[in-house]
Amino acid sequence: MARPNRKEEIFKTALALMRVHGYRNTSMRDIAGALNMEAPSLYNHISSKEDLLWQTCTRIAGAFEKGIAEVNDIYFNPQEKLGMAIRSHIEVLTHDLDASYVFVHEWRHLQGELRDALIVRRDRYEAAFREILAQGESEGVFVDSDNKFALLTILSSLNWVVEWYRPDGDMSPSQIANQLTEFILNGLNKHHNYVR
Amino acid sequence: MARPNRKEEIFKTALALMRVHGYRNTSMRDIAGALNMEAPSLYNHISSKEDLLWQTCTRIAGAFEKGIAEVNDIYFNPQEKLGMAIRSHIEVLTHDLDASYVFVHEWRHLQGELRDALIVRRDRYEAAFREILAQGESEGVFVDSDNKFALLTILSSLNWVVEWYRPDGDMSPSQIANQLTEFILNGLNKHHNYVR
DNA sequence: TTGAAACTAACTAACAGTAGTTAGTTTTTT
DNA sequence: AAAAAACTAACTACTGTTAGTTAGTTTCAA
Repeated sequence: MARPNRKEEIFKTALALMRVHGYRNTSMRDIAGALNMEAPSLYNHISSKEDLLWQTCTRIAGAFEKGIAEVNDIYFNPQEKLGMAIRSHIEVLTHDLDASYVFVHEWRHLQGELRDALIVRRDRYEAAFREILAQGESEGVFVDSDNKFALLTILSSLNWVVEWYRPDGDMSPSQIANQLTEFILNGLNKHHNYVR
Repeated sequence: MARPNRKEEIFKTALALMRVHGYRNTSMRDIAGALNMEAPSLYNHISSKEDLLWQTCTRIAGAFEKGIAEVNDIYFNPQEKLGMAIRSHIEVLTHDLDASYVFVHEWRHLQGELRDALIVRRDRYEAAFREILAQGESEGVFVDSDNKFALLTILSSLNWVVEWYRPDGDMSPSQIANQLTEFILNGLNKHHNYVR
C-alpha cells in the first residue's frame, strides 16, 4: 500500500467530507470509510476529531496572519495595501478550499480555550485590516465611514468566496481579487452620484 | 400555568439555542431543559426536530420573497430598487435575528426534498435580485460587471449582518441598510479613480 | 347544572441507533 | 526483530423518537 504521509491523507479526506456535510455530520467512521479503513485506525495518526478541526483552523489562521504582516511590511499606499490584503486573503482561501471552508464555517465547534484562542487571533487580524482603512481615511483617499462597519462588509464579501469558488470555474483567484478590489474601492455606481 | 402558545415558546427557545450552538449541537433535551420540561413532552407541540428547522426556513424565505416582490411592484428606478431590496433584506434579517441566523447557517441540515425546495427558492430570490442589477446595467446607471459575481458579493455583505447585528447596538436596521446601500453603490474611494 | 367526553400538556421508561474513543491484538513494512 | 499501522471488540455517552400514562382543564349534551 502506498504510504505518502497517511496523516496528510486523513486530513485531506476529513476536510473534504466536512466541507460537504459539516463537522458534526462527519463521523470518524465516515472519514475512515472514505479511506478504506476502520475508525479506530485513525487514532494511530491523529489524536482526536477536535484536533483535526483545531489544526486546520490554526493553519489557515496562520496563513492569514502571515499575509497581512507582509502587506504591512511592504506597501505604504493605503489603496495598494488594501488591494494586496484582499489579494492575500483570497489566495489563502482558494489555495486550500476545503480547509478554508471548514475554517470559516466550523470553527465554532471548537470548545473552551481553543475557541477562545481563535477568537483572539481573528480579532487581531481584523484590527490589522481596519488599520489600513483608518490610514486611508486619515490620508483622505477613502471616504470617512464607520470603520468597523466597512471592515465587516469587506470581510464578508471576501469570506463568501468559499461558497462559490471552484478551481475549475471561469475566474482565477487573481481575477477574483481584482474584481473584489475594484468593487470595494469603486462600488457599483457609474456616475458616483448616488445620494442617500 | 401561563399558556400563551407553548409552540411559539418552543420555537423561540430552540432557535435561540441553535443560534449559539448550531442545529446539530442542540439536542431536544437541551431545548426541553431550557423550558423546564422533558424532551418527549416537546412532541405534544411539534412533530420533529427537522420540522423546527424547516418551518423556520420557510418562514424566513417567505419574508424575503414577499420583500423582493413588493420592491419590483412599486419601484422603477434601478438604484431605488436596489436600495429598497437591500432595505427589505436587512429588515427581514434583523426582525427575528435568531431565526435568520439559523436560516442562513443551518439550512443545509435539511434533508432530501426539503433541502431541494429551499435551494429552488433561494435561486429564485437571487435571480430577482440579479434582475435589478441587469436593469441598472442596461440603463447605464450601474457599471457593467459580472452579474453573478456582483450579486454574490452584495448578498454576502447583507447576510453577514446576522453575525454582528445586535438589537441594542449603535446601528438601527434602517441605518445599516443606508450604509450598505451607500457602500455598495459608491464604494470606498473618495475620488473614484482607482485603476486596476 | 351536572357528568361524561375530549383535549392539553406534562410525565417516565425505553428503544434503536450513532458518537468518539480505548484496549488489546494481529498484520505489514522496514 | 522492531516499528508502524491496521484490525476487532467493546464502552460509555448521547441521539431523536415512541409508547403508554396521568393530571388538569375545557366542551357540551342531558
